[in-house]
Amino acid sequence: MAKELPACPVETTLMLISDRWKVLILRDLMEGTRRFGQLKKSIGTVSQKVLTANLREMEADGLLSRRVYPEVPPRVEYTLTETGYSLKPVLDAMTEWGTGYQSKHV
Amino acid sequence: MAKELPACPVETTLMLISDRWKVLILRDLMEGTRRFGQLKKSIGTVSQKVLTANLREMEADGLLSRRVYPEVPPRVEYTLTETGYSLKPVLDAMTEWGTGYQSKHV
DNA sequence: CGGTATCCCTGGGGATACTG
DNA sequence: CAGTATCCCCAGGGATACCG
Repeated sequence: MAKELPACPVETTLMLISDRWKVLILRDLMEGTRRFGQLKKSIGTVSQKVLTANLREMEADGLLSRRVYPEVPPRVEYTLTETGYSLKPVLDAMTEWGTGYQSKHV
Repeated sequence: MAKELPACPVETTLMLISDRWKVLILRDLMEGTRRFGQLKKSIGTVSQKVLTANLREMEADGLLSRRVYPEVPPRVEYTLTETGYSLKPVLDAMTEWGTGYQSKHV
């Protein structure tokens, strides 16, 4: 890691996944390996530049791995590392809470 | 709610707690009622304006309640609603994951 | 003490064009 | 297809001053 980790674990988690698209990337990759184009399409409104930037940071933080296939046209796949996948409880909790909130706020 | 909720529950949760300081506000209020000044001090670097803005949004979203005591000097206390407190599993998951990540990244 | 009211500024993010 | 490379923008956030 480049930056110092905060003492508070919540802040640590926050600093690693609080960028605009990271949680949605995690949501998608929890399902399994995805190609760049798949992620871009699934996330919706993100630009290529920013999606790439977020992915690179997550790779640097050890949350996912990037695999380039030497083909033409190129194929790049992203897969969660164990560390990344271990965020599943966080995502699950968000899913459950979000579902409940939706049901109360038609 | 003013805005439309996204179909994806994760996005719903995200849109409600992804502002810069909201998760830290939740972290503090999980411990119990807090005064404005206590929150400001505990969170650290946030400015008054932004802290107020975040708190007002969370109030509008039904995550916390604001109680003003008609005293001089004024006292304002913030308390989680049931809905807000029901985010505890999310915070707990973040705490646990952050702790683990810290231990691996000295 | 817990706010508004202003002004200012940064950088995360978007749009477009180009490339291996 | 999956990127860089540029340029641009604005909204979230900071600093300061003042108020009830």
